[in-house]
Amino acid sequence: MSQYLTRQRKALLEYLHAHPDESFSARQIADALEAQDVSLSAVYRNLAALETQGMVCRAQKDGGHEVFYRFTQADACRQHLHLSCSQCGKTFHMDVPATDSLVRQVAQSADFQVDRSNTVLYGVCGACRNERETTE
Amino acid sequence: MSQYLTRQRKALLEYLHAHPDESFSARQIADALEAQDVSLSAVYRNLAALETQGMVCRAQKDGGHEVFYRFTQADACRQHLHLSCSQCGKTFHMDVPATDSLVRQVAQSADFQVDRSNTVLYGVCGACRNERETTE
DNA sequence: TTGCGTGCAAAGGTTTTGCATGGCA
DNA sequence: TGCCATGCAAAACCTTTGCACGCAA
Repeated sequence: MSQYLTRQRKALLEYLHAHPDESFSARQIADALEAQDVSLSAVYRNLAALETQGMVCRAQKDGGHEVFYRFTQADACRQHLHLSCSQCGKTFHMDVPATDSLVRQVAQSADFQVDRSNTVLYGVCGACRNERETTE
Repeated sequence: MSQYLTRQRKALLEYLHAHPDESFSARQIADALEAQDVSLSAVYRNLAALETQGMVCRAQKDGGHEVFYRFTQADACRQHLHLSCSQCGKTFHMDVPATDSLVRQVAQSADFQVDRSNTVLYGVCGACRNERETTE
């Protein structure tokens, strides 16, 4: 799979590389790539291929029904957990030692083996929290 | 809101109470309640109302695009994290002390405030893990 | 009786798919 | 040149909504 590097696939990959910490819906990506004439179908098909290869993750944002895609470096992302800020929408990587310790802790206290690559912790990041505190 | 206890709402609530650890799509619930003549619209509308009241949570399963609903006791679920087994589909409640300690740990190591009621850890539960080990 | 909740069908969105065409290697 | 990937449009889904009717209180 994914044998040809087409103009569209290249554009998509470049876009994802340029926004490594954000999540996008397929439509958002297609809109962003409109100037480069990438069809919505192509976006969907390429995202599906990239997902199979482990280069993008899917997740659903807070309340909505839409699916969001997020770029991940295939190997790196298998090792640590992701933290998604529901305020600014950015995704952060929890460092590996902290992830390890957390996974171990859950295994011990709840007899549950966490799948790092599939789990996203939702909440508020430090920056947004500070901002909120100064505003209020 | 939710002033009348209609036949349909009652059937839905009974169904959810009977399956407290599982997640269902709206269609699955509607199918299960077909014998009691509950329309899909009614299921959606009641689930939406229950979600507002904090009695059900939405979440997306592993790879899919469909939204799943899970029954939660309003108050209890605000305090602890949920663990969803991707093998058997059941949802478990992490006990409050363990949840507290985990949330504190993430706050310290990653400067990130986890929203307990919105976060679901995916992985494999103890029972499924044992089963898998004996089979292999 | 009042007005909320329901059923039905239509509308609105997102995602998938078929088929002919175009483009990468 | 082969064959994969694309575009377009249609189809398939899931979810929401409008409207008239029915039912709980």
